[in-house]
Amino acid sequence: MGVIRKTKAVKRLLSLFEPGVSAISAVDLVAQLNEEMNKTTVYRVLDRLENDGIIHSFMGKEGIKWYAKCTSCSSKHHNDIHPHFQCTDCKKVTCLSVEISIPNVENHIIENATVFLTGKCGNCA
Amino acid sequence: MGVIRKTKAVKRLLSLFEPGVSAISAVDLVAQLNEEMNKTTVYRVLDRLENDGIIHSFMGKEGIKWYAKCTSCSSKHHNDIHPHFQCTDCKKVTCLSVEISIPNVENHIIENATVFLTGKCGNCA
DNA sequence: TTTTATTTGCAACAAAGTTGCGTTATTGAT
DNA sequence: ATCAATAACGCAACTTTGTTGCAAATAAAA
Repeated sequence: MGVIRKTKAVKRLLSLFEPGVSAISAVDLVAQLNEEMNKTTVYRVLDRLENDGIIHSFMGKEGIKWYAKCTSCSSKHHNDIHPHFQCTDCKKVTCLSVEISIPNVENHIIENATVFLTGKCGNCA
Repeated sequence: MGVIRKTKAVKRLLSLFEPGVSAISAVDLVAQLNEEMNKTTVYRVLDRLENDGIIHSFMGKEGIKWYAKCTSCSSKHHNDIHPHFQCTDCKKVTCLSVEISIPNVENHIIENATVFLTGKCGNCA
């Protein structure tokens, strides 16, 4: 952790995660940075940032990958088990800072949980 | 609901969901039925079965679609909000018959929840 | 049986993401 | 500061998952 090189591409990518709490899809990032860098670079930088615990990823409903900034993850542990929410109107995706209780299931060792919620956000409701 | 035509393809697809409680990925189904029917047909039959509430689908970690048999869904309502579980060893995916409590989030109307758990199943633990 | 509506196969396409490889930066040791 | 070693980047080609258009085959309705 902390071993990642802060290249121009890395800084640029990180700058896009600053303004809000919204998650951004990989597709979106590639499109947004289309004129600045190659899509391969975008995907590789995202990989590195995730491995280093700076951002985390999850799958959206339509099978595309979303990224958001981590609040308390290291390269060893992504302990950011919070739900993600997508508004069915404006399509915006956010991390919810809510505790979720992982059920105890007999005969299973649960190591990770992904919770994806959909509905209407404050703006669209 | 119940308006679906039980064609040969439909019957064949459904037969694959019979034996157990496991979910099957679309990719798997296409591969398994490769010699019997076209992949387009597989995808279209799955769509119809899902619209008719006979099976339900969800996205796996790697962005591929999984299907499983519904227990109590109609074409109007997929009220099968149960978690899905994937074993990180044997890769098998199952529906868990466990109630999950969807958290109440301020300023959000939550309409749907997808919970995907990973870990070790009974056989692999 | 004839007509009409659905389903299927095929080929081509599309979107998301990955890989190989040669080139360009960066780092770190001298 | 220089130079070798390492890591990052760009490009093109590829892979995987899934979709679309259209003509042929099936099944249902009249």
